[in-house]
Amino acid sequence: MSRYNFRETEVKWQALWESRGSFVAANDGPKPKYYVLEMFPYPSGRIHMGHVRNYTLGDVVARFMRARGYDVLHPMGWDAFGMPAENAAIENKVHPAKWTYANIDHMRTQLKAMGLSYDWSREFATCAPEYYRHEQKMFLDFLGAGLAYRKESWVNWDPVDQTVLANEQVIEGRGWRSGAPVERRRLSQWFLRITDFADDLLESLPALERWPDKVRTMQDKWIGRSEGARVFFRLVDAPSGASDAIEVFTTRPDTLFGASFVAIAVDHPLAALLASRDPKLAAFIAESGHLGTSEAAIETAEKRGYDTGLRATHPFVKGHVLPVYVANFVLMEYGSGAIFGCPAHDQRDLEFARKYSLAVLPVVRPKDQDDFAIADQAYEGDGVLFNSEFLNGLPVAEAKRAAIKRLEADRAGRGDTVYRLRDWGISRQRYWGCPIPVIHCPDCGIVPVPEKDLPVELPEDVSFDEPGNPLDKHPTWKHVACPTCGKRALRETDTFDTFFESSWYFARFCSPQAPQAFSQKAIRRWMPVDQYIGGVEHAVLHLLYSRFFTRALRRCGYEIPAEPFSGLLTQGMVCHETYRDAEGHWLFPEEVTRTEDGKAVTADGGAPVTVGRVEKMSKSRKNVVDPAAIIEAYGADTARLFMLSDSPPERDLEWSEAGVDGVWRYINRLWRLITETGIAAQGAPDRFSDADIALRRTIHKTIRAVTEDLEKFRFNRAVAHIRELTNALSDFAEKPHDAEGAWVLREGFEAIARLLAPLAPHLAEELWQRLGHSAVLVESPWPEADLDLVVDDIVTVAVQVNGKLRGQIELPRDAAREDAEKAALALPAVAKASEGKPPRKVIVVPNRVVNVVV
RNA sequence: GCCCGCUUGGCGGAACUGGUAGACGCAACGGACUUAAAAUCCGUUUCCCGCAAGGGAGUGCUGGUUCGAGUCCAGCAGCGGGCACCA
Repeated sequence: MSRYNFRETEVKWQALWESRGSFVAANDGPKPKYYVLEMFPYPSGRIHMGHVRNYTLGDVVARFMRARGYDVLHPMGWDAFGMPAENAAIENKVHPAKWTYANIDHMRTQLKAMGLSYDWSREFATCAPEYYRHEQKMFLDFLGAGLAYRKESWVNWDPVDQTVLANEQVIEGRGWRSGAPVERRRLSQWFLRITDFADDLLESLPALERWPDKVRTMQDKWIGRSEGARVFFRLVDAPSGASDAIEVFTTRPDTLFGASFVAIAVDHPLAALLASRDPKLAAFIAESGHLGTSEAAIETAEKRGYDTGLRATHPFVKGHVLPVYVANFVLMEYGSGAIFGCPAHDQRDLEFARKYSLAVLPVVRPKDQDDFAIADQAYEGDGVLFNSEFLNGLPVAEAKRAAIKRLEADRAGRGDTVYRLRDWGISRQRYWGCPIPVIHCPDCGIVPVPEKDLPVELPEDVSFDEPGNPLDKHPTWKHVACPTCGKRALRETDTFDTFFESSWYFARFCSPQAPQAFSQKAIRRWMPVDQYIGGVEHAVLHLLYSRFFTRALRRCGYEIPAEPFSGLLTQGMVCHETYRDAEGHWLFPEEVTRTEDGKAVTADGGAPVTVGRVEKMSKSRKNVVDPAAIIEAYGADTARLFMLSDSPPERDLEWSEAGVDGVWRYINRLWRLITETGIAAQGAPDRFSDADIALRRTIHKTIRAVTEDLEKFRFNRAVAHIRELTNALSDFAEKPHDAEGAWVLREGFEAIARLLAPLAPHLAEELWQRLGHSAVLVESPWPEADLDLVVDDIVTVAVQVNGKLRGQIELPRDAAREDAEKAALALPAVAKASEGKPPRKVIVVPNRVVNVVV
């Protein structure tokens, strides 16, 4: 029995595609363009199953669109800066660049073995000076436009590794690598003014129609716009050195008459000032500072306040003064770091008021409810104002407007909008990143590196022997002359956050060799990305940064669309069962085997194994399967087809050995069917038997169905449809058939090869060639379904009595209602189910159903 | 706590805009071939009653709309995700 030889076949076609330049994107030409992009990988060393899934999905789209007549841009590159390279340098004494480029070489080989249709001539790595020089220029442009600035701020500081960590790199309060508790430190850092674009980023979201709602909602929430008012509470006896009023942000200016206290954050400037004269307050602040920032700590933290003794005057009520507290639940980072408390209409304020015996005055009551009082639940809903002088009788929304109007008239406040979004801190105390191109001069201050001196390249001779930033410890690199005055000055030794590189790489792919960041012609030709594919974990980070970056670049005069990605597909994770031995240590799947009765045991000793949940493949849980081993054992097409088969792309996929075996068996079944059914090419027959026509209908219906499935990224259904057709062809081939039948069979085989081309491209090419074609399938157009064959002449119509299925009838397509009704009523099953009662009504849905109502 | 999504056989999943639920596959079981095994092929497989013909129930739960509901509406439960002392 012959077997499909994927080893020879896959390399053969890969070599042929490459030699023909089949995937090189045409920068001009009459065809419409289509830019499909998968999130490029960090070169960690080897590709993992998540990559295989991601790149398979993208490749199907690329190959399908190419067959449908588009000029497709489908590039691949490397997100090559990042901490793992430095960690490798520390652990293995290998230079980050060497480690990174070796990984790239290995991963490129792995990707090529998958038969992915990339235009490799556009490949680049972001750690190359030819790449990062352009983002240094962009940074200088941002600086010039006021979009980049330096400020002191709180950061996560790892005291062992001596570096700032990103929020994602802090796990349960500890550095992900060192395990040391992370400290908060105030450091001077570079920021990008993403908040400048908060409104645009938010308001453009609804127009991203081909983005998942989930991602748009996440960005919406992340930006977190709140509309309300700033209110000034004047201090009765402002201490010297303090401003004479506390500025408060509120979304409920309508409830101002219910205010009973003002609270400021522990790190509010006024709190610091007061603490310098009040040791008890200082102690309170110090104690509050020790509260963790973890979720659990916040959840259980008691809401506590310290009465400063200061009093603030109510903006509307003359002579009414409110106590000023320092409170541990007020955030300095949000709004103005101060609130007013309205206990009747805010649950947290209510709890605070009860604790410190403050007044609870309701000012909003539900409509038509006169006897309204607050017990232990604040009323946060809509209603009508009372106890509120000029606001009395107004509904909440109107009262808000009226309150703001009065505040503005009295110069006691103004309408305002605040955002949850913070400016993007981009400084990292790391070596393996893009140097920030500025120089600190003792006389001139911060001086941008002149453009002619770009790129600022990383020095190669660095030591990782001691912790800290190797750039800062380098003997000479940072010592330079000030470009302005020529005096001794210091280079910035921080590097960019690696999200900087990935915020514009999609644009660089359009013209990767351009002397400037990108050529306008290439941008006009290819941008925006028509279909972007990647993991949902970037829903906010990378996808928001990129949307910001294009906008910032436009403000600096670059020509690029504001929205970089017009379509987005977020793929699910690749998961696997987890295993532990008796001691609770994780085991790799290959260390586990099943006994005959299905029990999991260790492969070497037969010791019992606990099978855990199906979880995302991760090294720490060892529930990983190496794609290289799968491709070696089954070939790329099997791996690809498995990735596409069972689960829809956006859902999680459980990797199973049995499923892979199933795909491999299918490939061989198909291989034998087509190569062992001897059918020579011949002219089309004039007439067909009924069986022939039935098969032809199946063939053309499949072509149409698969086309629709691929258009809508329903790859699992496309595979199912192709397998159904395979089964139909197999059944037909087993029965005796004449020359006409052989012709139809051949038509079916060709359809399978062509439909399979985007999914399992090597197998498809080989089958196509075996069917006698010399043209390369990858350069052939997509098959068209014969519409006459897609529509049935005879349809099966369901017959129901009172909505219950009682039988079926065969009718000519689009038969008259009366005929359908007559045929349905003639069924014995209908008479039986009606129990002799005459029909009260008959509903006929043409070509679908007849429902007899009795 | 708030917001969003999901819930269909033993499992992954199909089911067009409300119209024959369970396509396709995995697993399991039975059989053929074989000295045997692997591979391959054929068959069964939502559950219940029945030898069968056939009948009944069934898409998380409770109701509703409709000739007809997996699909629409209301309420509830469970699971997953996002955000979280956000004023």
